[in-house]
Amino acid sequence: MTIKEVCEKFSLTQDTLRYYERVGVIPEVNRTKGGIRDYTDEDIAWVENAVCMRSAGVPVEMLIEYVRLFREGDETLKARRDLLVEARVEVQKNLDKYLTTMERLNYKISRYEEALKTGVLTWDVEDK
Amino acid sequence: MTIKEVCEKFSLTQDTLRYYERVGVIPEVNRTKGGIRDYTDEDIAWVENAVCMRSAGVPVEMLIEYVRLFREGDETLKARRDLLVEARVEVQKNLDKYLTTMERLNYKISRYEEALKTGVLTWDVEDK
DNA sequence: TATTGACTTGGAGTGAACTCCAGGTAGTAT
DNA sequence: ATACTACCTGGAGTTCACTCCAAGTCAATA
Repeated sequence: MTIKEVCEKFSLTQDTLRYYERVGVIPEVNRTKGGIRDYTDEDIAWVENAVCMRSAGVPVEMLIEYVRLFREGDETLKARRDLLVEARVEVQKNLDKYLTTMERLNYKISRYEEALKTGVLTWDVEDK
Repeated sequence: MTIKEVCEKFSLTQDTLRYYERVGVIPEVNRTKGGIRDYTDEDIAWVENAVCMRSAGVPVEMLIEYVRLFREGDETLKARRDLLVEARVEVQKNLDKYLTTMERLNYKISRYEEALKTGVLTWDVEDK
């Protein structure tokens, strides 16, 4: 699979894909004899993983560390598990914040809907 | 309330609070005769709102726009509602991504726990 | 009143994560 | 063989959201 196809598949730019490889967010991608990237299923699995993790705010640095450990083999199993658990803690924290914010937004919006119907906007002090 | 107290209350730095005010993420804060910030309950409500929204990734630019509209008065009710709805769409999108990532992390971690017990790590192609 | 420590401003600097660019090569169609 | 397009690299530039700094002011204490 060419870089063009992969970046379309995941809605990334080619620059981002090359950047991920360059810094080690994904391992080095398979190439043709000419040196052109030819993504294997495994390469694509790494990209998919990176995209998923990044979309939840897992830092690039953490993904690099995971790939680094992965390449060291089985003796890093525990270290990788610990890294994933650490990532999960962070993602869960953010998830909680997003839920809180959704509640606030829902409340605010309901107040605005009310105001747009009645012409009266009633606020508690804390609703800005 | 002094800037020190407010930034402790919300775990922000003084620089961040001043920055928020400067760029308009919150309206101008009440001051003493000497020019020192003295946050009223209303100022604090704005800070709380900003912190909540920012923690869910709502862009600074959007908060600035909201404050700008707010100060224009009742004729911007609809515009503010629309802005909040727009923010909610984005937050919900991210929320979904975070949930997806949590599932992936849970799955990966369970695989690692398994591997650490049995000594065997079994991957599908897509689990990296 | 002098010192001390917290506060003020405008503006420059930083870190993370891309994003863009110039100059060059690969591969395909004519 | 030539043109043309897609891809390559190293490195510089950009954006966002802070974060830091220098030089000055305020306010409480000795």
